[in-house]
Amino acid sequence: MGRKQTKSGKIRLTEVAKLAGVSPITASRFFRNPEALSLSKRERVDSAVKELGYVPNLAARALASHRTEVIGVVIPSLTNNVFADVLRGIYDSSEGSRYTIQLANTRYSILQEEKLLRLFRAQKPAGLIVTGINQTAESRTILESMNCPVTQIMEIGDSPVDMMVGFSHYDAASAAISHILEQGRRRIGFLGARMDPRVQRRFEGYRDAMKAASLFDPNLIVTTSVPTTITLGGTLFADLLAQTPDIDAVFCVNDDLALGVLFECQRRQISIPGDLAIVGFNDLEFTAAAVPSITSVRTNRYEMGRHAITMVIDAIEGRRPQTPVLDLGFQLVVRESSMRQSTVMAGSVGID
Amino acid sequence: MGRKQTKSGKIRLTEVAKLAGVSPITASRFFRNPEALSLSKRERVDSAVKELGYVPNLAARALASHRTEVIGVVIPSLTNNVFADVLRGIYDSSEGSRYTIQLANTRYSILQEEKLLRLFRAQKPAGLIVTGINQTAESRTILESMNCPVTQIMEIGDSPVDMMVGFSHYDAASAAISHILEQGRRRIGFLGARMDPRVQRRFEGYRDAMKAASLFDPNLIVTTSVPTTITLGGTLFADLLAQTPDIDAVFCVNDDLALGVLFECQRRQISIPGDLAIVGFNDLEFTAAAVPSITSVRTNRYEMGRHAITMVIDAIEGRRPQTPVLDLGFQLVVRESSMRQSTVMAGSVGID
DNA sequence: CAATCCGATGGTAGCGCTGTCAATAATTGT
DNA sequence: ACAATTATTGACAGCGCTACCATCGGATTG
Repeated sequence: MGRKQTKSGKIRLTEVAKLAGVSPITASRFFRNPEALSLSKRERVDSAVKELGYVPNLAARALASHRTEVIGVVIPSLTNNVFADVLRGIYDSSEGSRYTIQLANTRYSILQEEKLLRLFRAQKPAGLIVTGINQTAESRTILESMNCPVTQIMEIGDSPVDMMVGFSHYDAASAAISHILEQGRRRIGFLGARMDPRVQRRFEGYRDAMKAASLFDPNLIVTTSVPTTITLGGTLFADLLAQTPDIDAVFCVNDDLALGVLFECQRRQISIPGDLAIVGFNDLEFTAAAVPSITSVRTNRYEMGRHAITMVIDAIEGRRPQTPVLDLGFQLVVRESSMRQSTVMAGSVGID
Repeated sequence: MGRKQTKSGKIRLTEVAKLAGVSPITASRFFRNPEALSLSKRERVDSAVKELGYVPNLAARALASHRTEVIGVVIPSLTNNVFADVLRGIYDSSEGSRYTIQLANTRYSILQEEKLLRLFRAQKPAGLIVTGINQTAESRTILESMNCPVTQIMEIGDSPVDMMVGFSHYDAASAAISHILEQGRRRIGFLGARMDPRVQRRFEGYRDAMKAASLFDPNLIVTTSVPTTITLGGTLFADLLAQTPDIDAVFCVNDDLALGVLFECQRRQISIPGDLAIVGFNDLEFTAAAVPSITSVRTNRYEMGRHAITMVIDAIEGRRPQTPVLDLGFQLVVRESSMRQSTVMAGSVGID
């Protein structure tokens, strides 16, 4: 296969058709709609393609057909592990399909997002995956006018542009807080960084859960718009401790912050969970490995990517999902860092 | 800008040319080679483009010109932080250029890589970035026949396909071992997972450094082909400890393993660096935040991405680099986890 | 001042494929 | 058995752009 290609480098559909003894258009149909061909022609074209090592010219195809086989994916970050997992799901499930993923990074800027969507519109993608539900009005207009399937990922909400796959950050945070409250903690701090829309909603979940328990106190909250790092977790925790020394738990909007808090506690000889419960968010790998292991909220990121791309491809090909909004939920994974004080055996915490 | 576009959606170069009062080909030149136009025409076309909100049809351009503005990037993993950083560099530096990044994931399989390169060849990319120097013979042939700039990243070696940006994993590992030896350690274990070619070269650096010191001992080595996780670091370390209880240091081929070792030591009450020195690789963020902080080898991943894409774009546009191989080096970042026993003040290690 | 050159511009002819619709062959119903 | 229908197939035109070469002033030269 592919032998003759290197020889001349000029295998067009016409050549394939000639070898197969059919018209070019029939050969073309072999790729786009093979069922429309009779079995004999299909086989003839198939072997001609293989024999010549024919590779379609995508540019010509796009020009003639007025569509591309590109699916755009707009995410806010390339380095955030959360999106890496989603992307892996997207790429894994797009392989084997005819579609190509075109990645674009907004760096958490909705203006940048708008710009990228404008670029995508120019390319007439076959489908689009965008992160979140907080687009600018203009972005939304672009998305709606794009005339291709669009899936919003990472969260769910009313009024999807088209389809959605995600979960409720609000509920997830609420669940985490409920759990902490159940463990008998009362002064639950909130640590937040890079307060993007999804983190905002986690905050709201925290806030309402605390208010419902009549335990809300602004002094329990420390946030920053700075991007998350592990080190920052330690810093923010130090601030929180200075501001409100009597905290007995911390809810971190992500696991990196939580790990930073854990390390800071080790430095300060604060026993976890004896003195303080820690709960993170996302359930990254290290939460299970840490000593003590860290309670976190598992979000189904890989599956989110898989579903998102599958929904888009299905929609492109006319198979629209029954329900446009898919809630993948979350799971609270309870680990040592948030166990009830009495539950923890002496010796299971810290280096001890 | 872009007003009329939404109205009819049919702004072609011809329309722009008409409005500007020039021929279509002149308008075309405005994009590809603006210097060739007289100032007056250039301005006329420019304002016509803006007025009409003209957006070039990339498919038509590619079909007519026999080239694309796609730069392919082939990496082995999407979730590995190392590549996330490289990618960020690539994307950051490609923005603002006319080129589009096309990402492909080999999942550490050189056969998959070969397949992907074949796909890329069909697309006639403007340039290509591939990971490492261990391509199959067929892949190499494809790369060489591709007739576009190619940059190999992550490591350097003799006989680049075209250009290279990276560093010597062998030297980096050697430097790490030298450092550990200088700290007075003698029984230095080696922990390796996902033994990809670059990890292999780190192993060789370790092996030769140990042999040079007459300290090489196969019992010091534990490796697996399983992908790296933090948890795995703990497991491998447990194996190593069972196999060779008298180790006084561990060199881990990456930081995740190192963190896993650290956690495992916390569990087993092994004091770091008192009982054991730990050295990781890559200098991920958590190495500095951990307690104790973990010595690691910093690799300039973001810069690698930036340089790689810049070199490719420059080469596409005829500005070939003076030297095709760029060594970005590495820096050993010494932290608490590998300090000489006597150097460490009591109390600076572990939770204590 | 003719011969030459050069920079700026335009005309022509596709790039390789597919949409549309017509034409033909195979199948069915009554 | 013959019209009506349905599966297959093909002819034609053109998607929007650029490569290639021709053209045409005007500047340069001897």
